[in-house]
Amino acid sequence: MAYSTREKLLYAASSLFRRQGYAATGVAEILSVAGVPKGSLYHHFPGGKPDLAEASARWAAAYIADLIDQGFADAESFEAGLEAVCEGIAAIFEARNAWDFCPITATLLDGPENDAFKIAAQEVFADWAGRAAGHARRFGHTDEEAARRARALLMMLEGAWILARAEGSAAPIRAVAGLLPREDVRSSGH
Amino acid sequence: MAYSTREKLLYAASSLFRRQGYAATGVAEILSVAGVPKGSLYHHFPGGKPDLAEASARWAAAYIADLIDQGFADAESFEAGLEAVCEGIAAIFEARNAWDFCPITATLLDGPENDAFKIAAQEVFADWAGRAAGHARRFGHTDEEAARRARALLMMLEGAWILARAEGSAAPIRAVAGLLPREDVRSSGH
Amino acid sequence: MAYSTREKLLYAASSLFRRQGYAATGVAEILSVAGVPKGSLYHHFPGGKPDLAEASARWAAAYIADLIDQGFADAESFEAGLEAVCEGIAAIFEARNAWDFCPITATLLDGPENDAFKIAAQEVFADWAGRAAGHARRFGHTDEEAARRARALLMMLEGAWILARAEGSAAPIRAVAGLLPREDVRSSGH
Amino acid sequence: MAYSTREKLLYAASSLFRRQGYAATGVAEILSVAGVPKGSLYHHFPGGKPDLAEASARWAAAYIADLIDQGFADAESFEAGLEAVCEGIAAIFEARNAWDFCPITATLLDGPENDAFKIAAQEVFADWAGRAAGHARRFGHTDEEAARRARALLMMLEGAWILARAEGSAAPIRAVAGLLPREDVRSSGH
DNA sequence: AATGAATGAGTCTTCATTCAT
DNA sequence: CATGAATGAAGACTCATTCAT
Repeated sequence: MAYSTREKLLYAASSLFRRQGYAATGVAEILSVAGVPKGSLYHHFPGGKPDLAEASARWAAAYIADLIDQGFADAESFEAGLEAVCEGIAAIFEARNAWDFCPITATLLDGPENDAFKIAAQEVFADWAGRAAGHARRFGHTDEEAARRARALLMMLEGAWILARAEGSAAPIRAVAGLLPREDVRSSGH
Repeated sequence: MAYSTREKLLYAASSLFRRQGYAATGVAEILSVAGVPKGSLYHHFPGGKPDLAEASARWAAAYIADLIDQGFADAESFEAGLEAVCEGIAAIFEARNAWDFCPITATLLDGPENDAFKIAAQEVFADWAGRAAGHARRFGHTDEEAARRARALLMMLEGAWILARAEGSAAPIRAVAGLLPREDVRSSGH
Repeated sequence: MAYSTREKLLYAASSLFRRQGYAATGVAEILSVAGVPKGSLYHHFPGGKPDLAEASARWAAAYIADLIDQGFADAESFEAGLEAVCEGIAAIFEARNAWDFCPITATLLDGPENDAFKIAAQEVFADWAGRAAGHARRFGHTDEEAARRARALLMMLEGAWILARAEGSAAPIRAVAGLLPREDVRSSGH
Repeated sequence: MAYSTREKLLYAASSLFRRQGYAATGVAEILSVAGVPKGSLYHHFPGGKPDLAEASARWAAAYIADLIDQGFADAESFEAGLEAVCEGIAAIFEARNAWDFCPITATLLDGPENDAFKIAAQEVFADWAGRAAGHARRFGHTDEEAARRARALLMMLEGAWILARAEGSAAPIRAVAGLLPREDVRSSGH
């Protein structure tokens, strides 16, 4: 299976940034892991390292977004969806032997104080929360409740990602669903 | 008021690391902010940058620990303590014009994959959670409940810190108490 | 005549190391003598100073090897060859105004206690001795005698190089042939 | 047994210089091996590193001088003395697990191009050769022969020291006596 | 579209020495 | 006599990027 130069770059950057953060990851290291020659980077990403970083973060973010949708898709309740999503993230966390940061934290927040990065980070977080809220509404929550639950999920998930890195274990991520407040859907009236 | 060379270094490092992360912060920058000549760093912190970083992280962590204790000290309930602690962290977050990381995230988790760093991070998180759990027990929670609530607080707080940085606002931190599950203390005996 | 960047580096390094030794010679000094910008060194010699040092030592060693072969090539006896070789080394010693070390001593033995350096030094010394022994056999010496005379030459030559540096004169090198034991070739058959 | 600060410094410097050379050995390293505080060095050796280096080289040179005298003292012939001296040097070479340079080569010749160093090196070499020549005369050699044999010994010994370091073995030093020319004392007439 | 040589400001750290105590 | 804090120039090396091919 042949990956394009662009994809090899994206994949290498994404995994390296997640593990070491933006600042600690050198362009040379990315190139070497990707097996791509020096000059190619600036052909595919004219903006250089920040350009590649933003692209790789959005690329990884889309992966998480799918994971959220799939987790809730087959769930019988919002709570069950929550557990499925956490399990999915815990699984990818464990798949690599490195205790990674969330790709947004590692790339966009760790990088230079850059408007493009800040905007991208906000867009991704809003996208994730928006999807979760959509699923909450689907399970009968009001708009307000849905937004609130999505916000709590995002917040606790990000915190769990930090603790998971600190503890070298996916356990904090698996614990997220159980630590979130349980708010029953008002069965009546809607 | 005369600060010692060591204190000047600790203060400058702590604030720079929190703002930019470990890797993006150069030793030269720390020295320049601290107003301390190059060679002095290695006199006081023979281990160099990592040595200074760990010391500065523990120094900042002790500050947060005090903040936790003080927040709960005057509170009339665990929930009220929760709010006070979040308000305290939100306030220091806003005091500077920079949207900082949690000092542990920025310094110990962003730094080199180092055993000393990993251990220090775990110790600090355990210390914070231990204090919160102690206060929860004081308000009548069982050991198990206390540990659970402390864990939820730590996790949500760390996530809020990430979101606060992303959004450039302390609002996520202030929202923590409200997003945490409310577990009433079982009135004595059963 | 245009020298390549790599050749300029090799030449400058070789002459500086010989004069000052490995440790006392800074990379910046080599760069400045070579007239080459800082980053180029690491492009051509990814291993940095040790990499350049080994290459420059082998480069200088090849020069000496030629000198040995040429000295013996036109000689009418092993003794005459000996004198020619010493004269050749004395001449290059005098050509520069600096009292140089043998390039192997200055670079490989003075450098960090490194396996690669140790191996390179042994290889070069073995190569030199091997050539001298080859010429000795050509002049009728048995294998054993040839090896012995080559060994004595190498040893005395290295010692002379040390004394020449100490005394600031090529005289010790010129004296080598005369101080070596004279072993006549047994006229054929016995 | 309590060594004075000065002796501790001399001993540590001597052994470190011999192993690593003058330039590669830092003052801090010497201080740490000697177990002596920072400022003490400049009390005992006001000239700093070069001052200490020269003193340590002369100190080590005196040790070798004794070794030469003792080697020849009990010998029954000049050749036997030669062997004893080489054996003595080979033994101290092997006593440490490091393949050392001759102290003069390592300290005085490897150091900065300094008049004091150059003079000291010449004095030490002259002293060693003078002692060997004295013993040669004692065994019946003429002044000229004695000087010549002493010179050959010094030269080959220095060369052997280089080869011993390169090969990581004292064998070259032990081989010296056997590789030197044998010149019989004219029994008749003088 | 792809390449690798070139660049010099930047990285962290060590250097030998001085000085006030 | 002894000490350890202070100093800034210098150490080797990496950085992200440009450019000619």
